[in-house]
Amino acid sequence: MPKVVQGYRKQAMDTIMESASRLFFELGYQEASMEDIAREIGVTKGTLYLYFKNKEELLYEVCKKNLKLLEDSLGKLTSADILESAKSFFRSELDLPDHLRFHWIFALGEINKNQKVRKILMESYENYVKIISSRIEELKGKGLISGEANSRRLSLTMIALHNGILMSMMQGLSETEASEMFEAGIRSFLENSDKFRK
Amino acid sequence: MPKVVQGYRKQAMDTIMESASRLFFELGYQEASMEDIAREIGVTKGTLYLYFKNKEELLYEVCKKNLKLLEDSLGKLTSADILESAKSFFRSELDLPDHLRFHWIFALGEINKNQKVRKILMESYENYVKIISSRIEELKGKGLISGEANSRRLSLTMIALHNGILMSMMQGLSETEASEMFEAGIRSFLENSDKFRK
Amino acid sequence: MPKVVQGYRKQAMDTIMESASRLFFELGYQEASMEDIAREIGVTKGTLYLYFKNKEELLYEVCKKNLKLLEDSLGKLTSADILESAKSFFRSELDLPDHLRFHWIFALGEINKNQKVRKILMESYENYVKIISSRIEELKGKGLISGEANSRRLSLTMIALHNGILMSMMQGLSETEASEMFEAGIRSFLENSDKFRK
Amino acid sequence: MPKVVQGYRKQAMDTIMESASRLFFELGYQEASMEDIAREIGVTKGTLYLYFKNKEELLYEVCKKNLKLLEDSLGKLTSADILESAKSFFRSELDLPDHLRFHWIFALGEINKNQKVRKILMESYENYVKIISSRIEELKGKGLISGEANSRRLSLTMIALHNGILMSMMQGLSETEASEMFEAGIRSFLENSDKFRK
DNA sequence: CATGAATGAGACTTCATTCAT
DNA sequence: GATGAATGAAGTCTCATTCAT
Repeated sequence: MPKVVQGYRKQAMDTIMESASRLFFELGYQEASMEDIAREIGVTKGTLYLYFKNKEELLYEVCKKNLKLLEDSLGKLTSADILESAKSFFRSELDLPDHLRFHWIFALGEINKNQKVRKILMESYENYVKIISSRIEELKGKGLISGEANSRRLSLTMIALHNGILMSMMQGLSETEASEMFEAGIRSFLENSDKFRK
Repeated sequence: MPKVVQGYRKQAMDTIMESASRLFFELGYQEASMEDIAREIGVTKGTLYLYFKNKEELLYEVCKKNLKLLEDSLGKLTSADILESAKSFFRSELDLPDHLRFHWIFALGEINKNQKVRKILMESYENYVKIISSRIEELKGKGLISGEANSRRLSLTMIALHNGILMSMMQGLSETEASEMFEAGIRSFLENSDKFRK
Repeated sequence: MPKVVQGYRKQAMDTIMESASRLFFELGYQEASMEDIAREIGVTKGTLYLYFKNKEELLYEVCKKNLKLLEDSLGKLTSADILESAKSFFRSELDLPDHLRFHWIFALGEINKNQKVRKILMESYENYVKIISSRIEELKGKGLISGEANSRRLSLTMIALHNGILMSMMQGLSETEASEMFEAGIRSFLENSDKFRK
Repeated sequence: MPKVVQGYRKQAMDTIMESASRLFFELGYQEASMEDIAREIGVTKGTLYLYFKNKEELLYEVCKKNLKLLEDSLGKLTSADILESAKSFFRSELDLPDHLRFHWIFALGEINKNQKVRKILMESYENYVKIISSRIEELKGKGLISGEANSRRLSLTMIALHNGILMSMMQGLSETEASEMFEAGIRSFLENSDKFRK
């Protein structure tokens, strides 16, 4: 790694987190050793400790980064046509490498074991719900969705469907089938939005 | 533990698996040590090896048992009133301890790391789909569901919603809210069943 | 195993020692577990402790028995024709199973670790030397061997050759080649017996 | 231990192998624990694994090194006066510490249990035979040994005698008596070399 | 900055031995 | 006499972490 590059430290941390994220997902947090991660980047274990206090912090930063990525992605949703918007969101997810696409599910496996991860995952979740809810509120404002619908409830359910389909993909469900299921599901929710009240 | 009891060995294995299942879920497979498991039961590490060849086999047997439990539970579904049936299934899940209720999600976290677990999870998944599909087929026969619906596709989506809601519960979603979301979701799928074709 | 047989205990011990001897040789003393030995005979570990205080005593008894066997075999040597006698002794060794034929070499590997085994091996060795020496003395008396020969020295050297050839056999030397080497060696010793003085 | 020394790694491995060799011989391979070996050198267990993949590889490398040492030693034999040469070889062996002098016998105890050790021991053995045979062939060329002698057969027998005497030394035979026996034995073989044909 | 050497705690696993039945 | 259950000590090995260079 070069030395005098401005922002070099940031770059180094990103490189490390990228490797770590993949290996954590592929091997599991415990099973992926600091050595594994270092080897992938071409440095020695000791180096990792120049950038992250310990393995747990590395995990935390990886989760934070990946959850933020998802949030940014959601932030780009428009309310113009929510179905189209959802479909395009899902399509963009399909382009992600596995460790990013399935990061939420991975993180969920860690929340029982790690308070900090639990906290950040909960906060992110809350943010996702808010973002989607506000889009739905806009639709209600435009009269495109039944006023009876509880936007939070609807968001929660959409997210649940989304996550459940991701789980199925981890078990081998094809991308096309997944897309179609997601579309059909979301559409059915929208057309029955009045069922989702509190 | 008593000694020459008939079926004693089976009982001992069950006791171990029960503890293991819980600790695997709570701490993670790697993080839960054989010592932890043994201590919970009140025996020493060595004893576990009288009943299971090694830790991996213990994991496998736990998965097998828990996935079978879910399958049995699904097997009791009737097609008389599928919505009611689904609700009652979900209610019964709420009575389960966390490690059983969320076992599928736990198992999913292990499939990248363990071929045998992957295999049995896939097979179970396939069985779940078949069971639900056949109930839906019966409904189609009775004309209660649109003939256009692809029963497999519909099952997959219901399962996805179910799993997604479980994920949300792991993050703190309340039981009542979860139940209502599940009911609303399933109902919307059924009323829009024609959207689920292949 | 039957219960009321007279001398039953002795028989049982022999059965155990036979298995133990073989497994000790094939797997090594440490590597052969009490379980292995028990399984071979078709009993459980616990049973072995009815007949031998512990594993170390079992080893000791096995050594004692096998070394005694060798001594008995040597005792049958006649001085009529010492070369023929030696050849026939060697031939009879070839009929033994490996764990008996090579027992001395095996035992030697244990003497660093076990005082009791060391002691009995040394005593046996001394006996072997005495037996052979006395045969040689008889020959000297008959004038068939140079009076200058030191019978003890000659015995020691013959034994060394014998053991060295056994070592070679453990490494794959064929039985016929071994026999021929043994014969040629002994003959050359006898014809140069005057070289072996003290 | 110093750090960035050139060839430091090689030195460290040698230190470890030296300790391991001695303890393997004194206590037996199984009975000598990695902890024992580490303690002797003044490091911790973990350190050993920086240099050797596992205990079995450590054993293998020790055997390889020691057998090579013997081969080098044999390589220095000259044919000028084979008896003198043999005596000087034996004398040099007497200076070795036990674990090196008796290494062959130790290794033999492991061949039943370890394929890799078996292989390298067999190969070394073959090399020893070749080296000695070629010296004998030179003697035959010079007419110092009967042309009828089979040089391989003669070598095998000399080696056997040598090893047998070493075995006796392990049981307490004195160095001087051993030397004299070796000399007398070899001399008798040479003077009766025509007895060793194939 | 980076490394390579070392550590030490802790994990899994084996096995001789004991003992109630 | 025999067993099956249990123990606990000990052994191999891994790995996060530290630190001198």
